[in-house]
Amino acid sequence: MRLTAKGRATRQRIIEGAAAYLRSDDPAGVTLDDIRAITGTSKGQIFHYFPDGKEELFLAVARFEADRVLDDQQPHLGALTSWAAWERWRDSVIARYRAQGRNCPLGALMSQVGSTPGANEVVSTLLNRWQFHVREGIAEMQEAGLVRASVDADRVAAAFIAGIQGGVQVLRSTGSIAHLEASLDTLIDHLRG
Amino acid sequence: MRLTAKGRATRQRIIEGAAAYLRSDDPAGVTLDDIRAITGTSKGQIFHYFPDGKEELFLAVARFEADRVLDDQQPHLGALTSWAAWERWRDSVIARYRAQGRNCPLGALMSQVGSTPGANEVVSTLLNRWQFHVREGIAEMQEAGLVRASVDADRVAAAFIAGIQGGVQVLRSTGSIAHLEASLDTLIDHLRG
DNA sequence: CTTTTTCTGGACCGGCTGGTCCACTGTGGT
DNA sequence: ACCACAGTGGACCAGCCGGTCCAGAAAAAG
Repeated sequence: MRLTAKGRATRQRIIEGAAAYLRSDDPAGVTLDDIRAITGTSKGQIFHYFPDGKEELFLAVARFEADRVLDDQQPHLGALTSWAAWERWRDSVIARYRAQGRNCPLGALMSQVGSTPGANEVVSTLLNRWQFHVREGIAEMQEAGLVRASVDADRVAAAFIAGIQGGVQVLRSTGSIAHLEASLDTLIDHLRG
Repeated sequence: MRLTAKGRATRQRIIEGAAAYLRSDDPAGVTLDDIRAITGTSKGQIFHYFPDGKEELFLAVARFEADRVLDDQQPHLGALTSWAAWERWRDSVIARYRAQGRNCPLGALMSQVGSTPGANEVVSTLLNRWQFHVREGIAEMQEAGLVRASVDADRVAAAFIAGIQGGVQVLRSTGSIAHLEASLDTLIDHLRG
């Protein structure tokens, strides 16, 4: 599919409009017609830019949102080289999800598109990159002698990822951010030894 | 609504049949007609026993499954009074979710019924009871002098809940149970100090 | 045995939603 | 000027799915 500048702009408008919609409103039943209305486009355009329809569009939105998740944690996530940096990262994660509240765009997408290979791939990629940064941070702290060498960096990084995911899920269900905080704080405590 | 013995049996058959279906098959798009077919009932019966339709039925199934989640961890979860007991509990959780694999009945229900008050209440109740047992376990370990008193039992219990939830979610997305294991092991390590 | 209530089966409906189709318009290249 | 193709709009369709309704069987009540 060849795209002109105008075409690329429209395609992007659809993705970002859909993402904005998911971030603001109840995402339980997102329909193509909702997105069409919000982005000021037509059915023809949606299927022109996303020939495979709903799934292709939603996966594009999911990838867009997945990038945002990591971007929102930068520059902290990329430089976990001191306890202060870890605290700043912690705060940025809490702040991000507190602002997001109960609406989780990625979660909404995933429950819509189900567990297709494409969806799993988006989530896996995000979690892998996320965990990679945390693991790097732990390893650097160990090299600097700030974290004991007996800590299994990969395992604890996995625990961070799981704790964050679970904390966000609890936030979505109960509206309380306490679990996310507890998870991050406990694991950082664990690193401090 | 008055129920005879036969009626109660049918109602239960619907709930348990639906639960079994969610446990085995891809639960992305569960429809009332699926449940009707599997349980060998008719539309009339479903709406007879669950007048509010889909949501009422699905919440009943969710409550049923939520009870199972805790039951499957007993008797270990109720008596976390030694390190051996904690390990047994850990193993039972891992075993349960390894057996369950990618199909998470409760998760499927929740993504179907959305974030209605009823659904949130079911999840909140489950998580609260779960966390209560873990907190009690930590407190007992502290009283026995096996865990240092400086540990905030409630906070670490919350971290356990978040870690488990996140681990299960990663399992659903990637099929790997590593995150669940990492989370439990890291937090138990943390308790060991 | 009659009456009343519960239980069961399934035909039917209305609306929603993803997806198709086609006509029309813009636009860039030659 | 022309042409080919990208972009746009929206009417239309088919299937699905939650939900309604009613008629008849079974069983409790009297």
